Amino acid sequence: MAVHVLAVLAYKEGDRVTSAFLAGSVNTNPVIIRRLLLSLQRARLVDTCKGAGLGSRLNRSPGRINLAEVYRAVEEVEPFASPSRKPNAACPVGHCIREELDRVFASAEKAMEHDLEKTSLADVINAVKASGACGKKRAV
Amino acid sequence: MAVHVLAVLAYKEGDRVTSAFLAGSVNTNPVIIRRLLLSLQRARLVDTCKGAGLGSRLNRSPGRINLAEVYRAVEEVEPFASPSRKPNAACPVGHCIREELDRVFASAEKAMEHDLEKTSLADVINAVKASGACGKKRAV
DNA sequence: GACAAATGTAATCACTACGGTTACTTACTA
DNA sequence: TAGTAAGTAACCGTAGTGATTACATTTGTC
Repeated sequence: MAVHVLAVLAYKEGDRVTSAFLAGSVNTNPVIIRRLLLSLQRARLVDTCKGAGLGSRLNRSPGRINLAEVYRAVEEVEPFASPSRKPNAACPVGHCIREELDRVFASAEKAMEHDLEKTSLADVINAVKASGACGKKRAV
Repeated sequence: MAVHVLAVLAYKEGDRVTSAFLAGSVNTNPVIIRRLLLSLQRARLVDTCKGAGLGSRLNRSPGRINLAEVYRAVEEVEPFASPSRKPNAACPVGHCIREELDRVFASAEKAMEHDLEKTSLADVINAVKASGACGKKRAV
């Protein structure tokens, strides 16, 4: 959803866009979009202003925003879930497996982010435009 | 949790272990373990038998089981969530961004799995044993 | 064959996360 | 000053998941 919002902002090339408009494209509620924009603001990816005729726009060119940044801006929970209860400390395996798995999972997440870094917002926009142009579905 | 269970089985080196014992190490309920074991059975990672004195054991040596296999055996939902509602098809961005993101996310997940492949269950066991031996906490 | 042990499985509950919705406040432009 | 748009709080519904209980089923041992 975050990528979708940023893609629309990129598509509008610097024009300010309201949360209501973005909500229309994502097909959700403006409040959802505003909550999402707060995270993107914290990451300095977008610039948002209150007031009549205003709204949000990208803070950088789409070519200088990659999807790993978007992921880090939005995703605050770890992709690998650990059980809520602590393992049995009396078990030789249980009492120290957590820290080892944390290491392995951090590495895996980093590998994933490194792959996401290869794709910029501009790449996404280009793919979208190409897909629209090659006639899979005729854009309005 | 799946890795924890498999690590205990590896630690027991071929002996059959009951779901009750595994639940004790993970600090959860035997039923949770049994449901997890069903997934691991489907992936041919463990071999489980009903009956007095039986239980589960690894189907392969720990060195021949990597964490990517465990991940695929257990995780059936995509790590990247897509919004429940379809995007607005009338929007030039919305009507085709999904398929492009599916491509990017599939690549990122693959990169993550590729990193997980580098770690085997034997690696986890060795780290656990080393951590226990170096005296951070004295095992029982 | 009877009994005990262990898994398979269904039903239910609680907790959490997240999107959705409404309503109200705050800030900015015209 | 009026209108527009974001900020934000409160609440609801849904989905996922671990936890728990209960029961059927299978298997090994005496």
